Amino acid sequence: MDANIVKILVSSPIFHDISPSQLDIMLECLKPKINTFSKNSYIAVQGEPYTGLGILLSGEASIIKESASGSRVIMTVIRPGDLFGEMIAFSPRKHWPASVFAQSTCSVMFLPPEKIIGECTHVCGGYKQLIKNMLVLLSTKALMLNQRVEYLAIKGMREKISIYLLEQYKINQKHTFILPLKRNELADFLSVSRTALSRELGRMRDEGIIEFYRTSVKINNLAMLRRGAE
Amino acid sequence: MDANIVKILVSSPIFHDISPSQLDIMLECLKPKINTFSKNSYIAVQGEPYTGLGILLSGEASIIKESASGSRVIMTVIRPGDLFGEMIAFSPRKHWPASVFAQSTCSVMFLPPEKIIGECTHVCGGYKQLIKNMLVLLSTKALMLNQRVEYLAIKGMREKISIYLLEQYKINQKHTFILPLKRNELADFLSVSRTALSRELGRMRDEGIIEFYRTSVKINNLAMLRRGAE
DNA sequence: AAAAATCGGTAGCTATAGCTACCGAGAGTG
DNA sequence: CACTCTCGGTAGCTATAGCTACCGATTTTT
Repeated sequence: MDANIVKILVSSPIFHDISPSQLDIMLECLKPKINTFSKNSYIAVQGEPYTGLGILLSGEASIIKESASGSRVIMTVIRPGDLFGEMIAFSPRKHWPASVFAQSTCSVMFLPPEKIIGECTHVCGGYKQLIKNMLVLLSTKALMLNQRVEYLAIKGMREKISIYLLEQYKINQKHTFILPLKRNELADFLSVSRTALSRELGRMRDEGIIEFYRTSVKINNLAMLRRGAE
Repeated sequence: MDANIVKILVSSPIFHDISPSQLDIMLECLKPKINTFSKNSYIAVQGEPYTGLGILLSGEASIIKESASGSRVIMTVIRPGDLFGEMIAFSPRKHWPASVFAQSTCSVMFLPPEKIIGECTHVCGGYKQLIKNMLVLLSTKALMLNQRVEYLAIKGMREKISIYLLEQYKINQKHTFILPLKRNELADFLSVSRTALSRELGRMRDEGIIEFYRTSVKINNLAMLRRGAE
């Protein structure tokens, strides 16, 4: 196995805490397929049969949700070492719920999911770790989605902003900090329109709760911010 | 172990394809605790320490997400044999991300998660199946949450209703069917107010798209319903 | 069977947030 | 140095959906 590929794989969460030597043995068992996809081609097509747990080895790809009416929405961009299709691997569903599109030339390793819970329980030392990684990975994914639901379920704009800022304040432990998201991205994350977001931020500034310039924010009145979050 | 409990457990997805005799051996290893909860009490409280992977043995409970402002979103309703807390079991987080509420008197079995990837790999025959079941369960959970995020991200009321009804239509394969949720629950699920939901349903009826009475719905104009979903 | 609670539809009012449009400030490119 | 592009704030208009209130129909409780 190519040393470069091994390097990518050991850095991937799915092979976390598995040594390169163990990995070599495991790859013998797993018999992964490595495919190359040219720029602007589909790595996976929404609705078509599932082709296995994907690990991006090189290139850049995006996960795209295509609606019935044909509109395409980019969900995420994935980079070398990232996984895709991990949610479907062990589910009864056997078709892609979204498309994966190569933004540049990509090489991808596909693992047949049934091999992960395969025969080599007793042989491969890394087996148990792989299972554990998969469980942690799926748990983390589910929890992230759960947090997203939490934010989306919040009704008011003021409330969303307040809770978001309080969370950032908690992380930074300072009254002045830099947001990790640009306005556009923040609007997407909170699922509101950018203009309405800017407007509400402006109001909060007028009320003396916060000050801001671009992505930097200063909390002037923590009590009022807390009240805004209810 | 009570024969009735064993009956519930073998029907539970976590012990799927595990024979009662294997189950008996495994329960020796797992050392589960069984607790009883009275109607309208909390089985688990959001934010409090994690008490283990739960299996509902009897009664009916709902998993609810409570936001800071006190608004409650129903995630799912669980019945005997169903699990809860499976997301946290393998994650670093050690507190409940949501509450579990007993709608009627419930008895619940709690499994210590560390036991699942435990020591008894070589002893218990059902071990491998249990892991596989956990992976299937978590995948399914993640997919469900994903779907929920997709619903919440939808802006328009008409769009939400249309997509929901089309999904129900797809499940039932009939133009007339019974919704699995009451108005209140449906409003919660779609994260809209009940009155606005009723109003929009009324409009759709006036436009000849659907007919309905309580939880029963008849689709009169599938093409228009599809158009409403964009 | 009466009383209480739940369920669901309707209406009017209003706050909210989405949309379009515009404009200025930086950043990157030729 | 123009130029183009992205980023972000502002304003006006309007559609949308939330809220309160009410009422009749069901279901559950006593």
